[in-house]
Amino acid sequence: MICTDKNCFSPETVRRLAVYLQNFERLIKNGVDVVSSGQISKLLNVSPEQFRKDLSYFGEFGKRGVGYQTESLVYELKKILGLNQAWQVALVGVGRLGCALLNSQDFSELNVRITAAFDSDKKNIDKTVNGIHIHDIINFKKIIKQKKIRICVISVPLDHAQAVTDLAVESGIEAILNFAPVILNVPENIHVSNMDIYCELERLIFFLNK
Amino acid sequence: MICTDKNCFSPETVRRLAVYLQNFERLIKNGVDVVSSGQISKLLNVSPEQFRKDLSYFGEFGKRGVGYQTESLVYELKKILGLNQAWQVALVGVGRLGCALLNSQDFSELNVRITAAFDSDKKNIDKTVNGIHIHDIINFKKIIKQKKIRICVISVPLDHAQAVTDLAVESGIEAILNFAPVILNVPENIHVSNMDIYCELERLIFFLNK
DNA sequence: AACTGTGAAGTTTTTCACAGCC
DNA sequence: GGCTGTGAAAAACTTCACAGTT
Repeated sequence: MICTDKNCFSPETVRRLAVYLQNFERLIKNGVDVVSSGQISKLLNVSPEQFRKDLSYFGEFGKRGVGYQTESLVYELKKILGLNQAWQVALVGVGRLGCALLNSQDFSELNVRITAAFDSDKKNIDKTVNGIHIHDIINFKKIIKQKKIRICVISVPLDHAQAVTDLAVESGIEAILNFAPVILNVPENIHVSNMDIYCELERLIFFLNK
Repeated sequence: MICTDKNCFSPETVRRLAVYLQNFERLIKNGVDVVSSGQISKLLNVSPEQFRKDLSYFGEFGKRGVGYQTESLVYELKKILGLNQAWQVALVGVGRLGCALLNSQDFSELNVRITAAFDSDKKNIDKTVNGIHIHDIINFKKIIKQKKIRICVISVPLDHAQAVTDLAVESGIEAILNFAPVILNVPENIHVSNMDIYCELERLIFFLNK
């Protein structure tokens, strides 16, 4: 549970807010000006009450009898999520997955961007992927401090994930997006999000089995 | 909430079971024979009661006064998750991410494996990645039926994700792991799991902002 | 003594239902 | 009439606390 001065809300609310933002941005691109919570509900598989309540923790953004204006809701969602400023992200491990992540970046979208990559393999160091320079991991702390980066993506092999995490924490990183299939050991003030493909597949298989 | 004939449990329980399995397999590799819920708790950031209760929905796997035998728990977890049989997975979209996923497969682990890949780009079709043949997407339905594949990974660009999903559903696919940043529209008997890197990063940023 | 398994209690999250506004 | 915002009720999920086993 997350509490501000005014309200308490579920961590799931935050996850959904990011989905709302993404989809409202697309609605704008598709020329949609106004949507109701009922329409959103069908689009995103979230109940209309859930959508309204998620937003209500942060203010009153809709118009009764009308719905939500897409443009202004995107503005508000960005403000809520902290995306009205630019965020730099570091990435460690420029293997196939790391490379795919570096290349997935769309430079028209400026809010969140991987701006520094690191590897330990001489073959990769000082190369450039999608305009991003790959540094020697030895210089991690120095560059993180210099660029004041607070978020790090870890896409190294399993065996190195904890060592990289320790280095990241020591360097002042506060949030980690981890692709290695392991639960990282971190101090409790550090936020970790795990993306584990095989766990997700296994979860799906469980549901197929009944 | 998921109910069997005996019990009802949270969908989160299933997600955690996959994490337990992964970590118990590593414990075995490290030569650990027996662990208590308290030790697991420290390792995985799950309360000991949570761990015990998650397992209790499926049987009694521990020994009072002792703990859990790693070997036998792995066996039980595989049985619970349905991993005591082989599962074939299809993948659509052999771009950088798709390629990384195909290459990430460890052939010593046999339970879940991507055995068919699909693309629409002539450049990729009939090539082989990590021993997996890339088929023309035109033959998707035929091959899925032939191989009796029930699970599909979608790693195509945003604009094609819904069309691929429709094709998958029409072909009899029952579970989808989706990497495209969009909520897919599917019939309600189809299971979808979304892995959205930018949503996760935005979630982390929210927490950094307070 | 140490640790599991589990009803019951407590907490969190979602849904309901309706007042309030366009 | 249609849709939002929100307390109150319901449902879901986690933790407690302790009986039971080795």
